[in-house]
Amino acid sequence: MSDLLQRLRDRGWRLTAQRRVVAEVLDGEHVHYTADEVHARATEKLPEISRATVYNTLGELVSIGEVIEVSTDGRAKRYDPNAHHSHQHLVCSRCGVIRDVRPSGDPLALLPEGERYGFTLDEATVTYRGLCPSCASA
Amino acid sequence: MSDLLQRLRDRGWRLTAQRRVVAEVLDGEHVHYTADEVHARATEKLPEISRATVYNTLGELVSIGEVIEVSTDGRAKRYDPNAHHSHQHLVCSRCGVIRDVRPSGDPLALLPEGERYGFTLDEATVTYRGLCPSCASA
DNA sequence: TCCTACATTGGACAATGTCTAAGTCAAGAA
DNA sequence: TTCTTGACTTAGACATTGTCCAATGTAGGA
Repeated sequence: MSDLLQRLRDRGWRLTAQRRVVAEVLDGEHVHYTADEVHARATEKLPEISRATVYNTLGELVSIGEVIEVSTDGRAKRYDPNAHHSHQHLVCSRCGVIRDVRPSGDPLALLPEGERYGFTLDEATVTYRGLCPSCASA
Repeated sequence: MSDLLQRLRDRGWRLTAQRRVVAEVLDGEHVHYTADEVHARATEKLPEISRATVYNTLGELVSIGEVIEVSTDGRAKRYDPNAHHSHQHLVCSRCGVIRDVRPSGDPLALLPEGERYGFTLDEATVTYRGLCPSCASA
């Protein structure tokens, strides 16, 4: 995580207490919080942090490529700090838990030339859905 | 489209003017309107139709599998009447135009057993992103 | 230590979606 | 055809998520 803070410093970011806290909340594996969840967790460490700052900071982290925005359900966007390893998402249809997964091969390759409508392709995002072990056995 | 109306009748739906109009708006290829776009178009044919009815009808069409809900941008959900042919979506990153596309092969097959975390997989939805011909040349 | 440009704050506002109570009507019954 | 009734529609309040702004605060260089 100090890696992230160092990268932010290198970009000329001012390291405020608020930004540190948001960065700390987003540390870990398989982390996919909504903005309000980030705000709730940040508030535990820094009670006076505002919603606007959380949104601002998340937006900035996304725009510099340190965090990925994920929307798996058409509800609130989620923020995924695992931005430096290409991956896709596996979502439980019942409880909503999200796992980062790595497909074998490039999903882009599955789209035939005749199905590209003249587009210049950049990326393919895949959402796998199913039941997680807990939900499947319940 | 009378096919759809017939299927709805077979399910015991009351065929109101409002439901007919929503069904008509959703007729066609590569149609992906937001709820408010459906409402705007429906209003042209039936000025007194309410927003709540459009939301209700869209929700019902989705729940019986006649329409698919698509969220490609984390903003408003879009409604896709092409529910009887499995397909994925190709989206222009600049103008947002959406095309229905059919990948070769099953995207599910790309997820190795070791990356499934014990989930029972149901489906994979793929969003391809790039620039459409108009945006690429502008 | 002092400046100042950048960051934060609270609250208003916007976009999208959900819910409810009251009125309306499609379609089967007579 | 007319009646009846339960399903449908409506307007608007409310909820959730996200954006914007003017006033205030502060990190970090001079």
